[in-house]
Amino acid sequence: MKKGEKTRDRLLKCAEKAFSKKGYYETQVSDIVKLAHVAKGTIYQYFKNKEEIFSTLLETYIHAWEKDIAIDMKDFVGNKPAIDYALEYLRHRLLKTAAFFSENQDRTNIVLRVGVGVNEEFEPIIRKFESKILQVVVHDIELAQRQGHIPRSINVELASNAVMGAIFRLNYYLFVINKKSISKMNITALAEEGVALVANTLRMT
Amino acid sequence: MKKGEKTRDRLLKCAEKAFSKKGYYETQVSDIVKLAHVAKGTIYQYFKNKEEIFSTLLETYIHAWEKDIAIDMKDFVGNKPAIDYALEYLRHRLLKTAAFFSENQDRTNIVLRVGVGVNEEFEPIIRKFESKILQVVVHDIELAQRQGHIPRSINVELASNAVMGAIFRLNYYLFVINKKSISKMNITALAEEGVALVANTLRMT
Amino acid sequence: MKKGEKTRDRLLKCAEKAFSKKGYYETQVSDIVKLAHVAKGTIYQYFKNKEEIFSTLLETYIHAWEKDIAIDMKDFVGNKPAIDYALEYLRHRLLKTAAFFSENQDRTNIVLRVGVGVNEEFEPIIRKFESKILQVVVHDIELAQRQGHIPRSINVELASNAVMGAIFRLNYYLFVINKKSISKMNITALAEEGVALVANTLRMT
Amino acid sequence: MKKGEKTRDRLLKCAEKAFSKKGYYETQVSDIVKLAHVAKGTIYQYFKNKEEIFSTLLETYIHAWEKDIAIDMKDFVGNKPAIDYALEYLRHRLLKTAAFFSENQDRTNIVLRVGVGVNEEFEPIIRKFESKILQVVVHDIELAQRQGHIPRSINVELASNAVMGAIFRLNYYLFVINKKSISKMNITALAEEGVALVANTLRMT
DNA sequence: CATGAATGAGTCTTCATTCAT
DNA sequence: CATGAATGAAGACTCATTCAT
Repeated sequence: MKKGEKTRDRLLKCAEKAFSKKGYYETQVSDIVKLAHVAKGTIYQYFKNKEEIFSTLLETYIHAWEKDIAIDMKDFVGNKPAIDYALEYLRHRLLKTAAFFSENQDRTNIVLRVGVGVNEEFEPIIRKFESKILQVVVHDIELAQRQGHIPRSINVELASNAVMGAIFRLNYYLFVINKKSISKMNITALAEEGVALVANTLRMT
Repeated sequence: MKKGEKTRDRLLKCAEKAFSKKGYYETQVSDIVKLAHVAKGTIYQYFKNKEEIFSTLLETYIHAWEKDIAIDMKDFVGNKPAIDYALEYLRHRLLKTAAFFSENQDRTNIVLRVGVGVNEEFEPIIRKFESKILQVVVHDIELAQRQGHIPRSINVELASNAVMGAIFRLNYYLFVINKKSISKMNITALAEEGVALVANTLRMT
Repeated sequence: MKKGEKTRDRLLKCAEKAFSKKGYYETQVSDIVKLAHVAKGTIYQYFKNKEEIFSTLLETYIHAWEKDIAIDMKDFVGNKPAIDYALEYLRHRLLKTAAFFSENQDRTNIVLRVGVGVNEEFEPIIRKFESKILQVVVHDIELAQRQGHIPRSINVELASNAVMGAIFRLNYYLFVINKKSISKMNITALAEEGVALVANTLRMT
Repeated sequence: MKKGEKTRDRLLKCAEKAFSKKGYYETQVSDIVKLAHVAKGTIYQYFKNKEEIFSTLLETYIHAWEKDIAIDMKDFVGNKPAIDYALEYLRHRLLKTAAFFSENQDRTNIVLRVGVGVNEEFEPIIRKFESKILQVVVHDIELAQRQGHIPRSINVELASNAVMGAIFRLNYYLFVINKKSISKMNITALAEEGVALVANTLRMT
């Protein structure tokens, strides 16, 4: 890793910390450079402006989340009954999402809180994040409906939003409001509770 | 209504519009006064500073919501089976909340979006709003548990957050993202769908 | 005394208090009207603007001082030796000046402190006050020189300024810095000390 | 001297000029930066705010004056009669003070005029300056009393204030009101007159 | 005469960004 | 690559003054 790349990385880490603590608007570029122990000018060697620092973070998060929750089909082969696969599928998604949000509190705070209140200039990217997540939920629900695990009577549009809202709020509540760091085991237990709630909501059978 | 009071009201109306459109930080005091057709100084006759304008709005919202969703017990007497009351109770809450959020798009946007991203100085009041809502949900779930309509096995802490997240997201999706104004009839229908989802989530019987 | 005149007087009294406490620039017109329990607009019925309130006060002070220190020749007839008259003359001036400054602390503070730091717009009137006082001192010294009580070798220009500086500082020290209110008897004693100091300075014989 | 330091110095010089001309309150930050040919923001790199610019100046003045009037004992050895030393001592103080005030008219104006009329926020520092000067005078008088050059009957508290008032007023009169710049020789002559006046006042023998 | 709501020019201060070193 | 002094547009807020009631 070259020196420049290291500096850029440190700047992003510090920006994450700063944005998480004070939000986008109340974070000053000087806060970030102070945390990173570099001079004011340096940050502009790596980012066009403050906005780009923030959107770079958001992009990073999308990619990280996508990678984290991706389904590796190898994990789902065998001869269990289909409903079990559907549930495990859901379990996998929620567990990975919980892991994602519990892993880095600052990131969670930015995604679930700071990002929400930011103005239109970030809309596209925020919206992109949201709609990616929503797509995953919609896709999963429709798949389960085709396989008969979720009744056709469920309104996908509303249900997917409800599920997404529930998941986000749960993660936000657990990892931002209750700042207690939660052990890995507990996360599994919590995710299981989440699975139950979502399964209820969608009347999975 | 005195002249001064009228001006103050107009300023709050215009502040609502402005904050909704551009968020707290990107809204300038001059945007508000321009909308209200008053001079810069006028706004400072009624509010100490920009912050107070915003928090006044938030306070107003809390009161309005509390008033709107309050249960009038007269509406719930009769000799229907108990579960029907529990469901009607829930229906009432969701309908009123949906009405609240559909009634005023700017207000909804501020509560569900702008308010979330604002820095710590507003934390107390935002948190107050959130916890009021959460309390109502928790209270309702516990009541239903005591009456046997919701299984004791439901974890109230998690379930209440899940329900709240689902409700907020649904309202946000319907009334802010999909800006279509929705007829009163439709709101009733939508609320009914919401009732079904929440009832599922909580395994109401 | 008509109602209007009473209001005007009250405004001046309150302005005096306010200017004394916070100086000219940091006193706001609203401070004065609040003290006087009248509405903002009322003060502009009596004074063109803030500046005029202040200069009105200063003018009042000049007149009051002039009246107070005036020599009534009747008090100085008799057949004492000439030097005694010269000293009594001086004593009279200092006593009256001390009485003037001790009588009203706010006024003293304005004359000796607030007025000094005020910008050019008040220069003329401040200068007028100073030069009136200086003239009196110069006049008295020259008179005493002609009568042989003060040596011709004393440089009037310098000596008069020195005496005026000494007197002002003494009064400022006694009545503004040491805010103890001083009894009438003590004022006489203090004035006597002042007389001695000034007599020394001017080598009166 | 680094670039930054040079800028800071230039800003202080220009602030001195501006404050002297228009007083503290009527001087705008923009006046200072215009004089210094820097942008608005630059001044805030060196000073927290307008107030700090002014108090920095005052602090500077105290130090400069202290340094200037300090007695170097080497200058006072020899076998002259004691009274001569006492007088030379006094002469030294007055000469240095006169030199201090004549050296820089803006500074003099700020100390003797602008500073006096400024509000409480500067009180401590103004008072500090005054009391330092007063202490020197008191100290010198008491020393001379112990050595028998000034009668014990002189009231030190009053006399020191009188002397200080006289000295300040003389300097103010000579260097601020009479703006004529005065040659070095003349300053010595003037100081000599001041010495005589003060010696009279204190009845030095 | 008295009121107090409204005015808006004027000031301080902030902060993202640039650029010469 | 790194620095940090300099920039200046922009924004919040103040306050003397006016004027319709």
